[in-house]
Amino acid sequence: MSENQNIRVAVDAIVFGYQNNQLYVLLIQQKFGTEKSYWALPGGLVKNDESLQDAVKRELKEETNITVNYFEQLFTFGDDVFRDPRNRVISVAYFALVDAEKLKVIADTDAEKAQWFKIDEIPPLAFDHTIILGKAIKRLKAKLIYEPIGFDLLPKEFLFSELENLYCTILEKEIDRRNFRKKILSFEIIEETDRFSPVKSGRPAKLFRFKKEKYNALLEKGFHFEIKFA
Amino acid sequence: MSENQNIRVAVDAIVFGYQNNQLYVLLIQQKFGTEKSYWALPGGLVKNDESLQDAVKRELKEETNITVNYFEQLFTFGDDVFRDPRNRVISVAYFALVDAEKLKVIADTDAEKAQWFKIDEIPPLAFDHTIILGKAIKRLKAKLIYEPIGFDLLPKEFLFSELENLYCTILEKEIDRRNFRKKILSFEIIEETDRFSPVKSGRPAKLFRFKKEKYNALLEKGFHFEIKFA
DNA sequence: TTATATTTGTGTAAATCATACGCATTTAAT
DNA sequence: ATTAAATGCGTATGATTTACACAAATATAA
Repeated sequence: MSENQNIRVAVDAIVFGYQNNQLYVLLIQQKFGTEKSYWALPGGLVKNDESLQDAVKRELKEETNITVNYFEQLFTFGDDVFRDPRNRVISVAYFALVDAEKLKVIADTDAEKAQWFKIDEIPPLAFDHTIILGKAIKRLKAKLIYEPIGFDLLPKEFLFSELENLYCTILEKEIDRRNFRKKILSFEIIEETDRFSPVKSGRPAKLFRFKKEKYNALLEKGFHFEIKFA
Repeated sequence: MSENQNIRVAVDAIVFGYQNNQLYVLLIQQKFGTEKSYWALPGGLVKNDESLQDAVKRELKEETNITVNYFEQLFTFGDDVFRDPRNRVISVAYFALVDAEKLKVIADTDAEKAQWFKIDEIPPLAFDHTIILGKAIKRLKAKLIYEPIGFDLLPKEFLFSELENLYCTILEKEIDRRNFRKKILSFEIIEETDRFSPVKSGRPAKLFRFKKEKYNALLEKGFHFEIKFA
């Protein structure tokens, strides 16, 4: 009985990027099978001797040539027995973040195969990938308020206004700029650099850097990151 | 290449129960294989035409004859390729809660096969089940403070002191009884019944009931349950 | 070179929420 | 009747969050 189990194990990645007040998701064009011509999340079958994590990283490398800043397991989709019309396939979905740097690379070099899509311009997706993406967006929104993952979507050095806009954009909320800055600074997990950003107009802004070490140290002591909104 | 994937898919359940200021976990005795004589989480291989959820429910039914109050996917364990020494097996773990009612049933009827263990008296477990259990406990603690899942560990009608002790016990923290009561009541998601509990000594206490409907309605409006501690 | 537009950077008062803490009430047991 | 044990309620203090306005630094246009 256990010998004739016939279920495939796949991994899929939901990779978010952020640039110019826009959230993006990385998709690939399906090449074969019944879902051809649909766009899909990058992913594929796990190899026998490969960890789940390695599988996602490999697929991302193969299909999109990208490495990510942040990475965690999202959910395993396997309740719909026919989610893949060919075979029973369960998929372990991973949630990942990259910064704008990597966002450009793909768009320029490999546009046929992999492409970034604005989050509000997602085409119909293969399989149950629209549901998976929905769950990932929910996770992103939730996580943004209780873990400092926003920094993984930004360049190493960023403006306060960029951080602020990231929160506004992704959470679709208004923030009081002054209270936001005060709150973030109170955590003491970002530091000023001595550099300024090239701006189009207005007063030049300081560049900041996320102090990951400091954050990890605080975590040990029971620190809890949280951004609340009105 | 995809045709020779040889990975089994299993589900495991971490079922928590609570009684007399004690958190319990449901374990079964391994009967076969290399891990015989170890206790293990209830679970087993998924059938080809069965959803993951149905698989856990079936295994729970078969192995422990229990139905749960609360149920959610916890995590999928598949990074250790040799977590099961026999074959490559990935396991989708589910987190579940039952009330004291069900806790008694098993203990009385089927003690050889399935048994409740106090959380601080867990024997060595088969496979990587100690790790899985650890993750489940972490989830339980986290979830208790931002979702009203404590009620799923209590009888339908419960005393305030029981709720309070549940929080103290599981989170291993002191709570100010008066502030706790005030906070919970302010949510307006529990209601007094007209019944009192049989107590050993002291002033008789009102029985309360969790208003799940009300809670769901509030959720829609953006309500956020949260219990903070000093 | 002056005025204007644009964006950054800061401070304070009011309101809300969390915390700390004490005492009266109701029962059972002596 | 007194004591022990547990429930049920209220208030003052401190901490946090919210709301809100104006000065500073630059680029551009007049």
